[in-house]
Amino acid sequence: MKGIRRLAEHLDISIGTVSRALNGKPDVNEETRRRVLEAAERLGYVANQSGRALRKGSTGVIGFMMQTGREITGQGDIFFMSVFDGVQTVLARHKLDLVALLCSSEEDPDDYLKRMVARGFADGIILSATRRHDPRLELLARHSIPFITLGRSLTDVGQPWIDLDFEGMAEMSIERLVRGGHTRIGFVWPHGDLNLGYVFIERCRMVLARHDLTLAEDCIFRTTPNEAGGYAVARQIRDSLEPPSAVILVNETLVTGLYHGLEEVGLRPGRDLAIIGRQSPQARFLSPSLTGFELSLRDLGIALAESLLSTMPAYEDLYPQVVRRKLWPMSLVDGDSG
Amino acid sequence: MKGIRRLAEHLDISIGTVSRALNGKPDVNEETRRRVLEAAERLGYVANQSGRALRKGSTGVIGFMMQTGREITGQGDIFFMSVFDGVQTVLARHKLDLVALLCSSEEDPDDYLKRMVARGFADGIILSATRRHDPRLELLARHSIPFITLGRSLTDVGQPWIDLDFEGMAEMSIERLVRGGHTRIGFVWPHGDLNLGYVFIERCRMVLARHDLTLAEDCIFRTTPNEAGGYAVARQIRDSLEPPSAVILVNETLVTGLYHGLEEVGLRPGRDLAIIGRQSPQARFLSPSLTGFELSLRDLGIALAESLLSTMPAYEDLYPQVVRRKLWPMSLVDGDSG
DNA sequence: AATAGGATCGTAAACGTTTACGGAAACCGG
DNA sequence: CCGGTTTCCGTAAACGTTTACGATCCTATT
Repeated sequence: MKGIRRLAEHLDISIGTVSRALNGKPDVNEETRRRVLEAAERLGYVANQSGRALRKGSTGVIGFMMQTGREITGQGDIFFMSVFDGVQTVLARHKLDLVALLCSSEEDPDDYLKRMVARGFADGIILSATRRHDPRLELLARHSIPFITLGRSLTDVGQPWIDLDFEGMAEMSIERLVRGGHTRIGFVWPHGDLNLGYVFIERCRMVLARHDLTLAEDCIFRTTPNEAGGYAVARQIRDSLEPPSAVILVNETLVTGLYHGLEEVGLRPGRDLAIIGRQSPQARFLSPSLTGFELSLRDLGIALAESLLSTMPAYEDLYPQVVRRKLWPMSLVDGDSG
Repeated sequence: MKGIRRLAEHLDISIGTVSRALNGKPDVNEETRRRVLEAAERLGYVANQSGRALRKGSTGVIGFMMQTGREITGQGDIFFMSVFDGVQTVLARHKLDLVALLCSSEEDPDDYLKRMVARGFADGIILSATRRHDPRLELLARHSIPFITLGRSLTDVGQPWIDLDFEGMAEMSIERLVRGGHTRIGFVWPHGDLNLGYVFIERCRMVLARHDLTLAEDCIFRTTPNEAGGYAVARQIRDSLEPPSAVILVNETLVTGLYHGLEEVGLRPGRDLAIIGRQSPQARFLSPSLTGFELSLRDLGIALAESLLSTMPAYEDLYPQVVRRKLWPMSLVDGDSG
């Protein structure tokens, strides 16, 4: 005898009552509920996931889909770890668990998600690394699975999203650089089809136009969003016929590589090349110190979770006032690099 | 009508046959199997996770337990991402999926795992961040759930493990430093109860003793395993009455902070203080270049997965020759820091 | 032609839980 | 003392699979 039956037998109570007691249903005597809870605790009983999910149609888990191998996302462990922590503080209030759905770099993300959805793995899903056109959104909408994206996409199915305020970043960076006398500004754009690159560069073009400046095509440096990619950019800048006097990094992962590369080619950040990027635990210890945008990852996680819950029928009344779509603010921290 | 019933109805075949066809069972005509497979593909049918798990008693997922919030694990950046990728290449061969079981920093890891186990979430589990005494191992053994640990523990229930060769690291580092004339060597030991710190320091003591040296207590710098922790160590060293002439970092996450801190207090790595640490994508771009140990994280992941599968009844015959316990080799890459 | 045996498929039970439904007891006001 | 309400609990069906078992048909052998 296993599971709830064992518990029921042990208490000499029907399994129905045990289940009701554990799930906080009203139709049960407070005394027996106490007994059940106590016995469950003592015997270490936890309802079997599969049985419960099969019957209820919900699993009690929220999935955070991410791709392993960072060439793609441009984010490392720490980024997600901090976001996770925020998400979990919210989910814990509702006895929901967060698991990371790990899509191998060898598998197509769309196929992967399709499989997870069909399996009925999670009640709600958080998508990261949204691409410019992202079929995953349509898939989830078709199956009417509650989800939120960390990042925008041209594919819009009315889902909530939270995205870093790249527009604001573009505005502030360029205004600052133009004020500083820069007229030829470079941009580091990660390889791949992530939407954030487009959003960022588009707004940059707008802001430059306001100052009668244009964005030179050969000042757009496409590279892999990691240290090696930043390193490569330094070479590209050196070899450039008309090198930019400033460069903006939309990613946070490649600044250390860029610094090192620049040192090798004899360019000093802040003196020979202005740099504006994103703050991160690693960037804190660069020298010269980085001028870059910072944000609270943990709060971002909290907002993600609350927004997701507000779209789930079972919780939506608990989070009525939540803004469903939000540009997450970043603040510029002055440094010596630009 | 949903799920397998819909598929069966659509094909005018019983659900039993459909299931057998999909699962590769022998008792099915090749022609009908082809039809079933084709229809399943076309309709996008994937067996429901809960139903299948409930019946089979196995879920087809492997869980990688990790704690969110990096203060604890001391791994940064892409450590886990890379390991995951290796694990997945092996699991994919057996149609197993990898998910990360994310234990919030606010929850006790033992309780968390207990919950996941009772729920029957995963067929096999990979534990990371093993503590010196780790009740999780006993828990999994008690429930006879196949698992492997990334890291050792004094708690030994006969499970397989793979751990970085910290003994080798201790041997090589210290021999090298002693040969270089260092007699007062410092160690950075991350806070917490992770076993690796003990293993490392123990072996260090042994090696030093061979050279008639001792490890001074005030040369053990305990700190948080992140950039800020490394930064703090620099101050500690400066304020030390008898500062070490060399320092070894068992973690990879704090070297950038240490470098920066040293610069601020006017100590140059390699000249004023020898440093031996661990290589990482960030460390690649330090200056002076880091002398440190590197390893293949992806291969480590592959080994983890194979070793885990070798302990799972359903797969053990496929991986008969796998070594169940292994010290993962690291190789020393010369740099200018020590 | 009868029978054995293999190939193929349908039927139904089982996995562990939740929950709609109904029944028994207790209680209450008249 | 009785009808009606409330409180509490047991029964059984349902969720979507997998699989043991048995039924049917066909082939081959005697």
